[in-house]
Amino acid sequence: MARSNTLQYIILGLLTRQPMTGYDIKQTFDKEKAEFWSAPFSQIYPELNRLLKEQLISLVENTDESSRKKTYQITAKGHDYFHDWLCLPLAPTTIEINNDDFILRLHFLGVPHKKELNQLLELRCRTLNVEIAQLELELAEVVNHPEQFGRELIIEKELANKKADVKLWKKEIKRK
Amino acid sequence: MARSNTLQYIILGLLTRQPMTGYDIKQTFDKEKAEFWSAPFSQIYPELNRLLKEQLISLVENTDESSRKKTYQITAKGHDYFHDWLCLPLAPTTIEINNDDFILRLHFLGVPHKKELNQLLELRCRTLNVEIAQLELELAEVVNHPEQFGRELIIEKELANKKADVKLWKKEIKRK
DNA sequence: CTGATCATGTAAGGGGTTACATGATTTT
DNA sequence: AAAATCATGTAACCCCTTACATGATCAG
Repeated sequence: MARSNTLQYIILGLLTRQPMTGYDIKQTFDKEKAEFWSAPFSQIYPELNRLLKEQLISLVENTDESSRKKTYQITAKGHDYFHDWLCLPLAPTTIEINNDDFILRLHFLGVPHKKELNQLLELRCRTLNVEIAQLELELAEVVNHPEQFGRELIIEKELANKKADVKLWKKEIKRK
Repeated sequence: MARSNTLQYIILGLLTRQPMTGYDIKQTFDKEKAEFWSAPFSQIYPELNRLLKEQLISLVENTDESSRKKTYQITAKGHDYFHDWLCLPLAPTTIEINNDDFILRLHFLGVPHKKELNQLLELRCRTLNVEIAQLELELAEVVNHPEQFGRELIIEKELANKKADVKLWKKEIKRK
């Protein structure tokens, strides 16, 4: 995964949908995990406290006084911060986007963002095509080098995956 | 990448082929990178010194006294250690192997290990089929939940990739 | 009343990244 | 002579994982 505290964006992204507790967030991770990410409590709770201090989220005043539950909601500042990050790859200067950054954003670009979604998919296709061309060259170099047979299989796998991705995203772009 | 010092295995794997310096190792990473991994000098050099202390590698006596170059070779102990790790997933108790562990081993299982290679590919196919079945279930759950549209696309991508992998590995297994 | 689940954290340690530091050798 | 490349490291920092710690609530 990318190296710039992705957890904060995931948390903010979840909180754009509804207020949640740290426990809720962890459960969402466990339920929808596998394909993307996960995080233990020991990462989630400190991150929530940090986001609170940064005023990107705030505590929901609890009607139930007795409960120790801490329900968080995203602030206006948090909304802006999240949206800026989400649409960052769509800036005119961006020429490539890696798989992790792509997947992370894809997760939050749903139906209401069809235009941005298509832009993101097109950007990803451009990156993939560059990578495919590069891998074809590497494959040509490696063929008939039996000592690099394992690497050859990996390159073939990467090629198959990236080609499948391009096909899928092109299909999705065409869909109205 | 997996969490148990993969760098050591990559270094040992490279040294099974020929003695190398830390600088050579870094160059190999940069040249053959992209598909797999990379590591900066600040990780490579300390790791080489650790492996040396563990006697998994040793310094090649340099004929050229003036050079500060340190060329390393793998020891018998290092060979055993590497081979044990390489074939670990093929132990009868193993029921699954994740993509990172798989790719890492695939890289070092070349032509001389056709039998182990096929075992590894079959193991990976079993894991992939389990994951595919799981993703089909998740996809069925998510379809018609427009608020999870991004996640639906991710699941479709994962499915396409895993299916392409199974197809590729099955083809490779059949090859004599 | 006992165990499962809810609920929130701290501490220690590993591994990876970026920046910093130094000097020799080779190429232009 | 300057620039690029060869060559080996240390230090600080961040992220992530595992283990530990605590207590409330709910179901059987």
